[in-house]
Parts: sequence; structure tokens; C-alpha cells
Amino acid sequence: MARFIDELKRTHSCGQLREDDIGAEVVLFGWVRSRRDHGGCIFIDLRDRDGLTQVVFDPQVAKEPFELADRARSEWVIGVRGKVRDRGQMRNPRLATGAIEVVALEATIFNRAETPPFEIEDDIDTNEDKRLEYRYLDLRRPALQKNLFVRSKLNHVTRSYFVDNGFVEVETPFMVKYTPGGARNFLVPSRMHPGSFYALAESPQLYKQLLMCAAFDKYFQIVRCFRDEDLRLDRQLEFTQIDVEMSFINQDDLFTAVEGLVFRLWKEVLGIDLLERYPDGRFPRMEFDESMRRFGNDKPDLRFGLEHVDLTDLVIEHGGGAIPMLAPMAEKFRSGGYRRDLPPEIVKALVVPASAGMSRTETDKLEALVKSMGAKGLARAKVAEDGSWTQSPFAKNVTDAFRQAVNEATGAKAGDLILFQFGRAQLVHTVMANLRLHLGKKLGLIPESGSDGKWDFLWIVDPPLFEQQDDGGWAAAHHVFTRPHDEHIPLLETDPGKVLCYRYDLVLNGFEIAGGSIRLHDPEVQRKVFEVIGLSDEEARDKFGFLLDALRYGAPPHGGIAFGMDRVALLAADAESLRDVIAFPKTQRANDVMTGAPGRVDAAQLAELEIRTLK
RNA sequence: GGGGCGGUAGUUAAGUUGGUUAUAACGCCGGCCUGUCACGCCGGAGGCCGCGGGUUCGAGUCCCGUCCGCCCCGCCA
Repeated sequence: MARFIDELKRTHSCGQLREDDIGAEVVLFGWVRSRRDHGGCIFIDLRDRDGLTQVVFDPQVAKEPFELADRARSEWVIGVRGKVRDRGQMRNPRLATGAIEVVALEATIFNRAETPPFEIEDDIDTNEDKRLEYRYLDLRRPALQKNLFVRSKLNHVTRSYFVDNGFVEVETPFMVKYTPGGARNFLVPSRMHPGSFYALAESPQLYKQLLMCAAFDKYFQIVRCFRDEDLRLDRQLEFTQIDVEMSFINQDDLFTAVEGLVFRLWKEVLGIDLLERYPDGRFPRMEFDESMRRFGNDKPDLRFGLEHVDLTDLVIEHGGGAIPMLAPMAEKFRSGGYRRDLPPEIVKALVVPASAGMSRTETDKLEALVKSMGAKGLARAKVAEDGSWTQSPFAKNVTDAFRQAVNEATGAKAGDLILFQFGRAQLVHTVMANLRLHLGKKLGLIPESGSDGKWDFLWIVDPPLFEQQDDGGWAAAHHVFTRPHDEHIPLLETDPGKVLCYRYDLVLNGFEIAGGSIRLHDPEVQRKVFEVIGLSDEEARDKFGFLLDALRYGAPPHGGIAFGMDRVALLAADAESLRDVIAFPKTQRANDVMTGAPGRVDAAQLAELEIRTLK
């Protein structure tokens, strides 16, 4: 029978003791965070997941524990029985337990520890690959502990909310049928069927629609999804979704359900009442088109300005303003080579205020930045006192009328710097959106954490159903079961590019945290959509046969949404990267540097699966 | 697939136009210290300069290749 653990049970966590506990005898278990040896007595900060408590080892109080503390080193795991004492004058206001300390009467060493490769503390500078290699040590740091606790709470409150509102959680398969198109799938070879593969589900999309057909109205699931695509700051190979689907609802009904969830999450997990910012309990909405025009993407960060100004119409009107680089584009519109309502090429500007004090070197750096995103260059113009342009490739040729029109449209004043992008619409939007974000950060325009403007939610609604391919054909912009606006159904046959749909994204501070749609359940319209994207009946049957069948056997009108739980956690925990809210994440090259995954497998395993590799 | 940045003691970094023994801080080890909490003071150990090749009398430094990490474009909801 061991004295500690068997006989002496833990009475408190290391973050628990307060003034009220003074005089109590307690038993604490934890890790040695730091040890301060004063010759006569030794202080050890004992840490567990809950916090820190200072333990004093005084040889005049108890000799044996003092000798133990003399030997102890960082990260050793120890147990202490002791008495809670008032720190009196020596209180540490920066510590939750700072009013008290525990005087050791008895102690034990559960385990020694090698010197860790980095110190287990917040705000230490350690490269992330090192942190990931020793993830179990990294995770001991209070900041990461806090993040994972936030995540745990998000999960808990999410389940409570949905259960309280009559939803049912249903688990759907991870191993599913491979279907080409969309995100790349991870493949899982089947031993029972050599040469055949399952795919890891990239989302439960089709299954949740089948659940609606099966009358499981109001479904939700907190579910892992897998996509074999390149990673980013906010993208991992495997990630968690809060997946939701409802029947007999329209877009507004779904928004109500989602807003209810988010308000409750913020209230119960973060202690923030979003009603103060959104008194009617609703998040604002913006049309996709407007978002693209003003911000260049469909996930605008509204916490700062620097909005884009679309100059395409002005350029057309002024025939390019005598600027050689813009004239050919204007001509294409004039001659009817380009459609004005769906312009393949556009011109956009963004004004950097004089107060930013951008130097020439800094603008050169901006140019390098936009080039790295595929732009050819960064045209600019500094506005002089009289409205004329300097430091600009446009200045030499530009007509007075066009220059004045641009100054007026952009609102640029003396000393301001106008930045331009022109060319293929998609590239201009991407470059300008990233430029705006970059400048917002660089110029310090994004409010610090905790300020009033911190939580900026926005619905992006009514995007186009299709996007045009390079070959002029059309493809579904999202997935093929998105319902078009009823009044646009005739356009399916005449002008697919103008068809808008019931698709929506919820944006928070520039991150898309949720996306979904009202689904297409009318087989007639479904066929027309397939026709537009050139999907034959046969191909459709092959890909979605089971869903098409289900839709024919009495499908209710339905729609849903999926939250990127990792991104929600990232924002809620105020973390820098998705990796900071995932216990064991992958690197950008999709490696697990701790375990070495992915790894090669032995020949016998491959032989059994009848798989041969080329490398 | 492409662009950018980085890799030097355990950790984080500095390292000049290529030139003596590669620095510093923190950590670690030893000693001293009874009120510290970023404890303090004294002393010490610690290096495949990511890896491979090349140029050179001489490479941490220059060139080529490669691996790893981060950020971005493409891709992806």
C-alpha cells in the first residue's frame, strides 16, 4: 500500500486554494514548474491542469520533505501533504492562489523527469516544429490547456443546445464510397476487396440528406471530416464539423437555429452576451456580390475599412482614361467582347490614407507581396495637393477627367496612396482581398482582443449557383444539391451565370466559420441543374444514385449547415493557428512530426491488399 | 504544382566584404544564500553551424541539390 494515492487522496487541484482554505491540511499532486532554492528553505511552484500553488519546504518544519525538494528538478511529478498558510505581506497578486502557500509536512516523488527540451511555460519562444515533436510537453503549457478546455466546453454546450431544441445526434460513416470531384479523398484499401477502396468522408453531406428523407428531422453531429488537400493556417487534413440538417424550413428558419447556437456558445463558453452587439438576436447579412465588390472575397473582416472601389465602369466610361494598360480592356467591353454584367476582367482600387505614411520601400514590398500571389505588379498613384498623381505609371498618360473621376470615386485626398489592380476578375479580387487584410494588420486597424468590435458576425447570402470554367462551361460553385432561387429557375436554360441560390456562409472576423445551403429536392429542377453542368443521367446515377432514389421516395424540403469547429475554437480561444486548438495536429506538409506519420508499410501488408507502390 | 521566409549549444537568437579559439541570453550541472515567485551571487559543462555535393589555400558565410518548419497562390468549403 503506497502512502500517497492509496492512503493520501488528492484534496485539491493546484489552482484551487484560496484565502478561505488557510489552516486546512491538504494533499496536492502535480509537476514541479520551478524550484527556488534559498539555502535555508526551498520554494516549489506545483502545477497541474488547473493552476499553480507555491509549496514551501522548510527544514525546521519537516526535514524529509526538504531533502526531497533539494533533489527535485523541473517537471518531476510529486505529491505533497501540507498545511495552507497565509502569505501575509508576501502575497502574489499575479497568481490565482497567490494569497496562500502550502507548507510541506510530507512529500513523495512519483516520477523523475529528464530536462525538457523547452521550458513548459506560456510565452516562451520555441519553434513550432520542436513544440510539435514534443507535443505532450507543449500541451502541458497553460495556454494550450486553456484552448482545449474551451474546445471541450464548445462541444458540451453545442450538444446541450441541440438536444434542448429537439435535435437528434446521428453518427454517419467515415468510410464511404469514393466519388470523384470536389475535395481529394483519402483512400482506404479494402482487404476483402483487393483493388477496391473506401474513401474517408470529406463531410457527411449526402448522409445527412438521406437522414432527412428518413424523417430524422433536426439532425446534428459533431463529426470528424477528412480532406487530402494542402494545409493552411486555418485548414487541417482532418477537422471537426458541427453538422446540422433540418426539414420543412427555409433559410430564415435555419439562421434562427444557428444564431441561437452561437449566442448560447458565446454566453456559456466565453461569458459574452452577443445581444449587446446584436440586440435583435440576428446577425447582419450581406449579399455575396456586394462582399466581392467591397472586399474581394466572401469572408470579409468587417472590423476595419480599406474597402475596395470597383473602377471597371469608370474605365469603360473613360475608354481607359488614355492609360495604355487599361485601354484594351475598355475596348473589349465597348465592342461587346466582354459582358458588362458578368465582367471577366475588372479594375479595383484601394486607398491607403496619408496618415499611414507609406514609404516607397514599403510600397515596393507590397508589390512583391502581390506578385507572390500571381499579380503582374502593383500600380499606384500618390495624390498631390492639386489632385494630380505622382509616383505612378499612370501619371504620364492619364486624362484629367479620368484622374478626377478616380479621385472622386475612391475619395482619395492629398497625400493618400491609391493602389490599383486590373485583369482577370478572380485574380484581382484575391490579390486585393489579401492586400486589404495585409494592410489592415500592418497599419494596426484591426481591434485588439477584448474591445467592443471584436466579434463581427456576418451572413453572406445569395451567391451564384454556378461558376464559369476556363473552357466556358459551367460548374456547380458549391455542391450540386443547392437550391436556386425560384425566380431564377428560368435562367437555368438562358443565362446560368445569373442564377443565385440559397447558399450561405457565416463569417466571423474574416473567417468562414460555417457554410450550408437549402437543398434541391425537386427532381425536375435537379435535372436542369445537371444539364447545365453537363452531368449525364448515367454519371449522376453513378455518383449520387442512392440520394437521387431517396429524393424520389418522398423527400421533405430541407437544408442545413456545417460549422468548422476548429475555426470556431480558434477564434473563441483567441489562438493564432488551428494547430493551437487541436491536441495533435499535422504540419503544413501533412506530417505528424511526433509519430512520424505518414509512414511506409511493410511489403506483406501491401501484398495482402494487392497494392504495389512506385517508390 | 508555384512564390516567399527560416534551419547555428538543450532552447531562442547574433555571427561583418569568406580568415585565429563560432558569441549572447535562458536552460542545465556544481557551490553559496530562510521569503523568493523572471529569486540573487560565484563557477562550469555544452557545437555534425539541417543533410549531401561543389568553388577556394581556407566555407556557418558563396554556388548547386535535398530534407524539414512557417506564410501565401493554386487547390479546398
